Amino acid sequence: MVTLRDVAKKANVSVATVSNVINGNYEEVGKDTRERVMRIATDMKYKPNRIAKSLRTNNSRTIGVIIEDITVFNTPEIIDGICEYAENQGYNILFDNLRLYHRLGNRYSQISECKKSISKIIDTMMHLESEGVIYVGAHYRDVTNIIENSDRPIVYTYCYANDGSSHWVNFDDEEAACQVTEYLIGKGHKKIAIITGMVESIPCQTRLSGYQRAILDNRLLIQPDYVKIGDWTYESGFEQGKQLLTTPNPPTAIFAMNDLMAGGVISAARELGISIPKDLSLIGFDNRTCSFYYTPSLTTVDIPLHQMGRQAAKLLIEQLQGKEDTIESIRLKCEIVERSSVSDISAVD
Amino acid sequence: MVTLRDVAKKANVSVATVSNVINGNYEEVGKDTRERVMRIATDMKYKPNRIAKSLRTNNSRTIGVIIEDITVFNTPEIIDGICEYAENQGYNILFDNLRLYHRLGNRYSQISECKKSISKIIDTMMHLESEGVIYVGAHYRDVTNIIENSDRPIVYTYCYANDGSSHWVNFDDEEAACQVTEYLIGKGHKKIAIITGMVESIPCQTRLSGYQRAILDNRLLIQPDYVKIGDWTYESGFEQGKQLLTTPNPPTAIFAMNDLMAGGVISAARELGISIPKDLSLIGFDNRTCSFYYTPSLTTVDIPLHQMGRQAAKLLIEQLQGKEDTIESIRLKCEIVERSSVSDISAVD
DNA sequence: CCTCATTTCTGAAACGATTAAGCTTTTTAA
DNA sequence: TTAAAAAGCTTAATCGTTTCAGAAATGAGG
Repeated sequence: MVTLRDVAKKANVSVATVSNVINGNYEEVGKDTRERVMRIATDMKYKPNRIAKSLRTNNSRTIGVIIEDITVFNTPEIIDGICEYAENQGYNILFDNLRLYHRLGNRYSQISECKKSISKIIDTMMHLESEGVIYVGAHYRDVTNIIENSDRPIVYTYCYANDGSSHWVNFDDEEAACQVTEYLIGKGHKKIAIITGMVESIPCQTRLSGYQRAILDNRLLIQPDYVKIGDWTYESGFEQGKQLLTTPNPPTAIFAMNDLMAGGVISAARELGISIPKDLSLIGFDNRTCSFYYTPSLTTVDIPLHQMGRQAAKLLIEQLQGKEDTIESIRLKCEIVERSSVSDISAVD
Repeated sequence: MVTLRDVAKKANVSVATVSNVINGNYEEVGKDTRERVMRIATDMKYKPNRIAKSLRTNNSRTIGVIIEDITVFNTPEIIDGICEYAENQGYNILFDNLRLYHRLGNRYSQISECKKSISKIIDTMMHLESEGVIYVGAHYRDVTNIIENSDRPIVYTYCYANDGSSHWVNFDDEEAACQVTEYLIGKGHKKIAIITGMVESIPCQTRLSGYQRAILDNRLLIQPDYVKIGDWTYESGFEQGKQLLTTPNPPTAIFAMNDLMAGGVISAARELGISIPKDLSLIGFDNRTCSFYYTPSLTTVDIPLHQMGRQAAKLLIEQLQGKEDTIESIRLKCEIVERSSVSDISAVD
């Protein structure tokens, strides 16, 4: 490994001069020496030692990214966004996958069970070279107190923390659900059912209130029979879908709170000989890859995952660079992606 | 930030002693001092500065992980495997996502186009703290010469490099395709068609030869009409599936080289009123999440992604630790996951 | 009481960079 | 002509560790 000293010796100057040349402090060194040193440095294939540099300058240009579980379908896109922004800003990424699902045997709600080990991991990461940390949740939840007394900035995404000092970036669940419902209303639907996720989860609650807001805003009635409790699984979508479609007064549209459950609804409808979108309109949530390949192709809600990652990285890096006067936290808009599972019945009506 | 010096001062000993205590060089320091120093260190919440340590010892316990594209469906599982092993061994992960698909606008075959920028990224990563690098491909391809003259070990996975010195870990395509075909033969099928990916791709070629090997080994005939050229997409699966199923002598089983194309076949069959698995057996490849939710649930081939990641990390770390006498490269076995898209027709026959 | 080993601890030199302060030399301005 | 300013370069301290050589203290054996 060739060091500054090696270059200095060959160029017959001091290390300081070489350092100045390498770092572009041109005003400090004459044109001819500068060029000569530069040439010698490239000839010798000199590469600065980041570790030494970090030690001296006390900034590593590295951020930590802590992922609750990378195998959860929405995380890769978020990471992609983080990477893009970080790379553009010249930051490196120190990575840690908590593997929460594995650790907890899929009982994800019991996150507190492994809080200690998570705390340790995060502690380690903080005392590595990370100047700050982005915490990427696997589900939209409150993770307050997961990370204890950190001295470096943390930005949360796909989750949030109520510790007063941390920033987060998320998507607007409530608004999205409202939009979906209004979209269906705009297509002439009045009998709109919803299949929820597990009721104790935050996205379930906020999406439900978005749905209700849209119904009320449009002077329609909230029918309790049209609110079915699912648990995010395909099976529950199938089950609840079947129930909805076999009542005396079935809905003309169903909003499933995720694509998996919407898939279940499609199966249920197929079994009952109900055609989508002719007899039933259906909207999902998540815009999972597979939803495109459903028959019919599913109209669904796209979560701006890439943007969330970008914004999280932006928030963190701006904090690191002392541009503290930026927005505290961000809630991004989702978008409805129109495919073939919804029909307009307003003309018929 | 509390340093060794701070602890030393408070404990009235030298930095060297504190260092020895912290690192467990107990034979060098008496029991009482050791305990006293330890107590003071924990009281002061001393945490060793990894950067300084790395600079001094010239080993960072960090490996680089370079991902061609993290949004490609199979990469997260691989990364998960890498993380698991690396964490167990106390290694940290420096992460870089090349974002190949974005950079190349999905013309993935033209990887050479951005070879220079990739080379630069990898160069940077090498000169960061990474002791070695794992390169995770997005597709199983030859990536020889993507990384030029690296002085540190590289392990490739989900791709390979013919540079003579590098190791790789992959899955056994040929064997898997042979297994699938023999599985179908075992279920009494004699008319087995195959829908390929793009013919120029390596996995396509190896899977095809596995298919042919199985056919010949079982003294069946290779029917050229039963080999249909697809391009990995759902649409091509639909197209080629339809062609196969509308010939005068249609196959009783189809092996689609990925789950996406198998999805297309399902749609084609549904459109033609052909029931799967009653009239047609179908096997896919990849075991993508969505394949579980197809109707019928798809029998497919599971690639040991997690294991690939683990093994890649193992290979690299053992290399770093000088256990050079291990196996050079690894080819892991895939496994057929049986679901509901294949029926046994041997009794009927 | 002296010598020699052993145990326990310290001093100081690295690791490879940055950077403030200082020293020459040249240029500028009065 | 000369003092001041500017340009160009070097010296040396520093970041927080590790580690080797050696010092000091203790103990054992004669």
